Amino acid sequence: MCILFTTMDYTFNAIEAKWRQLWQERKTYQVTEDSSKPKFYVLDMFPYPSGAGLHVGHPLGYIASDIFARYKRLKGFNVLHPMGYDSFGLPAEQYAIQTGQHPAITTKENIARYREQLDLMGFSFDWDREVRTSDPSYYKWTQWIFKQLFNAYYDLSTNKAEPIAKLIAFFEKDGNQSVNAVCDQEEVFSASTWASFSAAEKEAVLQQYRMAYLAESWVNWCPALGTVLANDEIVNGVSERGGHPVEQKRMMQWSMRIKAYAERLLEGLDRIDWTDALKEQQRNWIGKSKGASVHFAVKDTELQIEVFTTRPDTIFGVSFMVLAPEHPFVAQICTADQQDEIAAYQQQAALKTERDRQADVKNISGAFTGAYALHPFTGKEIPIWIGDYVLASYGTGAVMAVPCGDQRDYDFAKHFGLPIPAIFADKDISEMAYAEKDAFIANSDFLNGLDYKAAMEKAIAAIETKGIGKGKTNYRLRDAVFSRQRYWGEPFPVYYQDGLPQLVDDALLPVTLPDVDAYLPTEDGEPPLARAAKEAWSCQLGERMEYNTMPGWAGSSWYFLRYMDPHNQETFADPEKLAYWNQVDLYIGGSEHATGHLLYARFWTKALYDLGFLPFDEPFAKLINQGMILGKSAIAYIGPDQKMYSLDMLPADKEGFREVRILIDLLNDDETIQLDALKSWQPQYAQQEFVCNADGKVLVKREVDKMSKRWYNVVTPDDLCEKYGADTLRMYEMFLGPLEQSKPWDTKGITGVHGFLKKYWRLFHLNGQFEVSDAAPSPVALKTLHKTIKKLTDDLERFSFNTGVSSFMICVNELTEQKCNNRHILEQLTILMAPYAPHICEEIWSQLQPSSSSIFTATYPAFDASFLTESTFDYPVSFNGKMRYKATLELSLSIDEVQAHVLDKPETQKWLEGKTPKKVIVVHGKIVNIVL
RNA sequence: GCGGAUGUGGUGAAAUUGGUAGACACGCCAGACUUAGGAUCUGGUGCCGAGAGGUGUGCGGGUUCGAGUCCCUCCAUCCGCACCA
Repeated sequence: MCILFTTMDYTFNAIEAKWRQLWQERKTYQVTEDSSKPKFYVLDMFPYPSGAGLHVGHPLGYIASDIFARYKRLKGFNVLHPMGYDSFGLPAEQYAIQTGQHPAITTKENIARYREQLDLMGFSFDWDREVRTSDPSYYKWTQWIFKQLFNAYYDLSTNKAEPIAKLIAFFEKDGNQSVNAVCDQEEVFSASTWASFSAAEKEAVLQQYRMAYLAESWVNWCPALGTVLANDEIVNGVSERGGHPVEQKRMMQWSMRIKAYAERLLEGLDRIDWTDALKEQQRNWIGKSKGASVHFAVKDTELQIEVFTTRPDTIFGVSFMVLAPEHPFVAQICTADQQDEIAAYQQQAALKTERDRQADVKNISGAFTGAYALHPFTGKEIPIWIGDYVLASYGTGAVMAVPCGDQRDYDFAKHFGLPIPAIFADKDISEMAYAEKDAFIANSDFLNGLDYKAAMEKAIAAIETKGIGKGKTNYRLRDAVFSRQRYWGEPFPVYYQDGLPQLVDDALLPVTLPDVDAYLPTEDGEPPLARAAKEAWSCQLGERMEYNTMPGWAGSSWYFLRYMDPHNQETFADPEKLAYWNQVDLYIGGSEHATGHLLYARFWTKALYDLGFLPFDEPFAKLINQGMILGKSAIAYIGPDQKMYSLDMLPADKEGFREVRILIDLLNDDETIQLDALKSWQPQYAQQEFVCNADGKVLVKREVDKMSKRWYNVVTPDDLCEKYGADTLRMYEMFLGPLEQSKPWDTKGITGVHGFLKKYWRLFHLNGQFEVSDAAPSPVALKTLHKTIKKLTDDLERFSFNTGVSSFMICVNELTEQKCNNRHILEQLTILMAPYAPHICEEIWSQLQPSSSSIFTATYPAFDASFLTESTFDYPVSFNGKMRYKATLELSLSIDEVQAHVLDKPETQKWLEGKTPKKVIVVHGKIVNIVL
């Protein structure tokens, strides 16, 4: 067969390959600082290069940001639009554990695959600025930032991070009495005491102040992975990766004092353009609550139990106390006869993860310590219990229980038969607690008759006067544990001398990741790096190097800064370049990072700002969350007889049937299974028997899931680029719906967008070859063009990419109808469309303007409203709000004239049915409504 | 339980400040050109109804000349957090 190519054909494969190469050769997207242009920084959340490659969901945000970056470039901005890889992480390490292959090799291969796929899509990244978090030239500066944080403390009088040297100077002069800083403990010492401290004692004190510090903390320890997991890495009580059990363990860990920034992280949200939903998520995560800390004396001891309460106004309603099972006082206060019960309960609680403990609301459990606290105002004895609904890591790990005002306390009291004193006037607490704040206080001595606000104030004042506590603001946010017992992460720039942590000198950075013989922890539970031979380290100082590595979020907390100056050997980024590129103007990425990456990056930015390394304290001025693209899984049914049933052959009672997911590539267009393909897909189906429907087919059910290899519902961009071209795929992904919305992927509709591009192509090839007219454009074509310019620009400015695509379709439909091949019109349209479909537009442009090197050097079309002016308007005429007919009237008519004309129309007479209108509403240029 | 989001044709969706509901596509139906093309073009397509017309944006109320849009109650789905004191 002979295939004839003419210039008529839209040969997208050839066109796209050609321009990919030319862009690369010409470095079309390379960008440098240029003070003559306004800058614009468009950032994507860089991907973790997993072995599975990209599916169609991944590029969604990248396409949107690429369109916006190209648009801004055409608008005359100097646009920074970089890409890189978040290349440290557990999957590569898990793979290494299984296969022995070095994670660096796996990572390199995965990156190559990602790059291939990204290149296919025609993104305008400046690849000369690529960063990889696992590259020593990058993590050198991650280590350097860690050093700055280690050498900093948070000063509450200046309300910022300050060099630790300043703190030491204070200590040497006055001790810590006049220091107002965020710290763990408040042991007061004088200058002379400080001077008398040993090096170890001094360091122990400083650790309580450092922004990056070493401290014992409760962690989720996963024995199988040999590592500590963050709360959000645990799902249903087992590790997210691997599904291993997790237990609570106290360990020496590096932490980041993010709590010091709680207030500023809240305040900063008011200055950035993020969605309210996302800001709300961060606010909830930070969890600011005002209340009081109160000390309860333990009877017959010197001990004072400190609690934090948001409801000091309910202090007379306290009828018992609950400590976390891990609370340090438990062992001391527990009476002899309760010891066995308490010990048993503690053991039981230790097996549960924090999440388990919080998730299980139904089962109320606890144990009595046998000890009593004394009520600070009434002196009454209050039994002290332990219960796993109280968490050691939140607040003080102890609560004063007010069962009448808190449902959890109420349930606990009911379950164990503890008293429930009523302290709210006229509120029924026989069935449940009364947690509203609109009741008047009763049975509460000096608080009687007061409302919530007055009682709060008076209670706090009384607590402070009595010296048993003070008003306090508490945050749910916890300091972030910063070490991992893993191999594939940044080594710390830390060694130990006399058991004390010391920083590695800048000249020796980076401390590179040493090779090890295996990627598992050592037999005695040391992290994998403990396996490294001394010579394997790039430097070897003190008694030993730090064996922990940094968590995944270390590298991603500052990568947007490195893009500004990725090759700098002297500093993490040149101050002038930081000042030029400044904040990220537009950041697009998934909302799953709301309380992780996006919070940590803000934290590091603020710390670096405080220490004078950055000219801004919020990294991302505007942020958009793209929705997730979901997959449509194919579900088949296996009966008790082990046969696979067609969906329409299932009995009403599906007893004994099980669902299996089938690779969606094995489906025909009519949602039936290609039976032979299924048999050769997986061995368990090789002999599969079927119960077919009347057409002899096996129909499947489609269900929407997350797009993932494990559901066999992945669609990759590669095949679609091959079949329809990248421009089609880019436009189709945008056409799918609003960027922020989650939506299921359905490849079927892609032909509509592909057909549109062909139709656009035909505008230039009406007579079998490229041909445009240089005549003056017609008014009707100008109207179509300027309508499109207006709509497109408005749509882009509000990130409505889907309606943008349909505007192009409308425009091309109209121009086709007008048989328009006017050069001016088509040139302007091509520039408009170039951000969405860069390859085809670049190709057309090269024919329109052969001397131009790229369409992206062109100027964005200017909108001229004069082409859209109309002299008449089709007024929709409504009766009682129902549109009945349209009246074409001159726009020059006044409201009264419009009313007169409309009332005069025979259609109006028909709908009036002889009645007189009660009222006529005329909105000029909009609508006429006649009220009967 | 708390917080957030969403609910519009067979499907994805549009309607930016309260002003013609369903743009633009997919799919489907008819037809043209043709006779193997998964091509292109034309027309139709919310639902009920022969039609006139009625009806219609999760349910039920309300405000308004006018409500997908604003307010209240409820329902459903999804996401996040989760005994946060």
